[in-house]
Amino acid sequence: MPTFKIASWNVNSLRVRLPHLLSWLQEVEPDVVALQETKLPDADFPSMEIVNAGYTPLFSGQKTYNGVALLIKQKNAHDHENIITAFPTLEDIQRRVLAVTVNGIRIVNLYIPNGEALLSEKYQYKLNWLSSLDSFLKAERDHHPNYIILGDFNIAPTEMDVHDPKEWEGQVLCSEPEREAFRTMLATGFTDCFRQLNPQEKSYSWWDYRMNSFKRNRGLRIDHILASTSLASQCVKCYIDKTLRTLERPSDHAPVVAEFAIGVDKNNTI
DNA sequence: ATGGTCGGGCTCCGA
Repeated sequence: MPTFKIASWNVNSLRVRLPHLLSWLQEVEPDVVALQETKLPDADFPSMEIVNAGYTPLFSGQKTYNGVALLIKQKNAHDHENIITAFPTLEDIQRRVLAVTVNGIRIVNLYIPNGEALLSEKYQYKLNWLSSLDSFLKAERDHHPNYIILGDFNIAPTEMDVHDPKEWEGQVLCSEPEREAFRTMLATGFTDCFRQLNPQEKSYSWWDYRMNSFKRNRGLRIDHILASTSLASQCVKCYIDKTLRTLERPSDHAPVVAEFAIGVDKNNTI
């Protein structure tokens, strides 16, 4: 039975993290990787290094902020189509969305806005953005039975995803409207792969650079891989790779990896 | 104790 391995990582500058990424690709060999916060314009994307590592890159970037990319292992890359870099219902100069269909699996890479604080304008932007995402997913879902949404959601879905729920109660990343938006995604027909396979595990994907947060494991689980219900039932493994957070000059996020055992079905092979 | 540390790119913004 063929397996399909997909990963999501907020690199917080692809320029700085490229050496980490290249050695990690060689070690883990995912079929598809979703990157967020590449922080570089498309003209500066390190395409040659990615191609030499065995991947075909797709990217939607901008100077300084945001930026998303998808790396597709070359053996799968011949069959990709229907690339989208924005929601039809949202005018937005920020590069936060990149969707593509690879061998019949719809893959949507998201860098959901951070929101800064509940009283900030950026929080309203986040909620509005989440509303456009909801419309997009509802419009697409029925056309793609095999569907994966992954990325930096900037939402810790439940108390189990927070090192200190009291300290974070009502704060941005943990507020009720954000969690409501996350539950709406699940209700639209998606499953949180990590939580499905590790129902009790307190693991995090992000630790603030400040205050020795990683050493003290003061983290949040805000990076996610969601799969459509039928696909999620074929998910055999999902984990957060904390080793990258221990390297010199790490990203503040660790990658999330999911593995699927795809049934032998001619309409559903990879 | 209301801080702190990164990255980008320019003396401050965003996370």
